[in-house]
Amino acid sequence: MAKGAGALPGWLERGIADLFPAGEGADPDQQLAARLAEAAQAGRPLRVKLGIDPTGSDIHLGHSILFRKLRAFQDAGHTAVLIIGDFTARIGDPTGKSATRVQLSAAAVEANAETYLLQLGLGQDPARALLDFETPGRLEVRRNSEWLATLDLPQVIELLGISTVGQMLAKEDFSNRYSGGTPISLHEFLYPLLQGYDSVAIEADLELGGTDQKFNVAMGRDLQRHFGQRPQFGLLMPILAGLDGVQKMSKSLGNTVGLSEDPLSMYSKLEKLPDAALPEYLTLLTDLDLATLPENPRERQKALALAITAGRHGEVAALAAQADAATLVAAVPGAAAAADAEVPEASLAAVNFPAKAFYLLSAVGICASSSEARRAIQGGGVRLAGEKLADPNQEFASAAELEGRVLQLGKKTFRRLVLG
RNA sequence: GGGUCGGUGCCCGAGUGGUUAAUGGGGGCGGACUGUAAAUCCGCUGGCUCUGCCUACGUUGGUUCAAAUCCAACCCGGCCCA
Repeated sequence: MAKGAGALPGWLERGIADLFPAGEGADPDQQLAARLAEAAQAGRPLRVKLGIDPTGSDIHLGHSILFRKLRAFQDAGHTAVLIIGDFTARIGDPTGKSATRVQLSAAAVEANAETYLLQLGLGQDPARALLDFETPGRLEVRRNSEWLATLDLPQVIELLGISTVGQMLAKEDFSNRYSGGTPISLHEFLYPLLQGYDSVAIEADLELGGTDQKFNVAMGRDLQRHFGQRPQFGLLMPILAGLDGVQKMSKSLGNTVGLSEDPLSMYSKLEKLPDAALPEYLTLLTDLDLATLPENPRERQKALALAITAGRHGEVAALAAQADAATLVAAVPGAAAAADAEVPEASLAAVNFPAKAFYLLSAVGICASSSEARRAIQGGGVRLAGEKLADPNQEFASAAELEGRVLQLGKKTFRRLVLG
C-alpha cells in the first residue's frame, strides 16, 4: 500500500498504487490527510483533476478505475475537474507508445469527447452513471484548448524552460525509446509540460492518474510551483491488467471489457478472468469486501462478474446474464439450452440464397471473412442448432430453414439467426 | 546536409532470381483437457459463395521467360559525422 496513506479514509485508500508527496507530520502540503482536514475545516472542497485524452471512443474497465476514484471524491463532497485533452490529443501522449502517435483532427477529437461524456453517464440514471453529473458543484468539465490554444510563443518558451532534456529523458518511456532507437519527435516533449500546465490553469489540489502518469503529474507540481501555486498531490492508480491477466487492458490488444457492452458479453468475459488478476479486479472495480468473499476462485469470478455487470446494467440484468452464461457455456453440445437463452441476433437479410455454410458465416458477421469461416468449419468449431457442421460447402436453400436457429462458433460466440 | 544500414504477412523475424501465399517464433482462433480458466497437447492463421481465381514482401518504374530477391528514382526510419 502507498506510503503515507495512514489516516486516509478507506474509500480513498482502496486500491491506490502511489500517493505523493507523503511527508511526515501534519503539513497540508505534504500529507493528503492533513490537506483533507484543512479543506474540511475551511469548507472548501478539493479540486481533483483527471485528464482524459479523447483519442478513442470506447471507455473500458481499465479507464473506469480512475473514474471510480474520481466519483469517490465527488461523493465525499469534492469537486471533480474533468479535463478533456482536446488540445493535447492533437499532439499525442507518448506514454506507453512504442511509436509516435498520430495526431488527430479537431473534429475527431470533439466527436470522441462527446461519446466519452455519454459513456461516463451524462444524462443517464445517476445510480448507474460513472460520475455524478447532477449534484451542483461536484463536476467541472473543461477542455484544455481553453487555455492552451491561445498560448503565444514566449509563453511556450517559458514552459520549455521549466524542464530540461535530462529530465525528459529520465522519463521511462522516452529513455526506452531513445536508447532503443525509436524516434521521438520534439513536440512530444511538450506534452508533459502542457498536461502540467492544465493543473496550473485549473488550480488543482490533486491529480488522479495511472501509474504511467507519474512523470506528467509530477511535472504539474513543478509548473504550479513555478507559477506560484501550491503544488498538487499526485494519486496514482494501478494500470489494470487486461482479460488475459498479463498485458495491460487496451483495445488494441483485444483484452478489454467495454462499459457499453451488453450484460451477457460483459458477464461472460469477466467470469473467466484469470485467477491471478482476480484480487486486482475485485479491489479496483468493485466495492466488495474481499474478506467476506468465498475462497473458491470460481465463486470469486462469479461474484466479480456479477458485481461489475450489475453496476452497469442493474442487478436484474446481471442475474439474467449469469443464468444465460451458465446455460450457454455449460451445455456446449446441447442445442436446446442455447435455444432458450438470450443470444444476440444476426440478420439473414444480407444473405443470398442458396448459401453455402462458409459464406453464411461471413455474411452473417460471425466470421470476419469467408476464408476464416471455411477454416473454422474445417476445424470443427461451428455448430448450427447444436449440430456440428462438417462441410464448409454444405448448402442452405432458404432463410426459412435457418430462421430461429442458433449458430455457434467456438464456446462463446452465439448468434440467433433472424429474418429481419 | 554527408556517410552507412535497413523497411517482409497482426507483431517480431527468415528468405538475396524459379514448386513461395512466402521457414520460424509470438499473438489470435478452433479442438482435447480443466474450474467456463491457467499450464500442456493438437490443428488453423491473405482474400474471394473456393475443385479455381485474385492480391501480397515501403512506393513507382525498369531488367528478365521468371523478382520479396537484380537496377533506378522516390518516401520513411536507425546509427555515425556536421
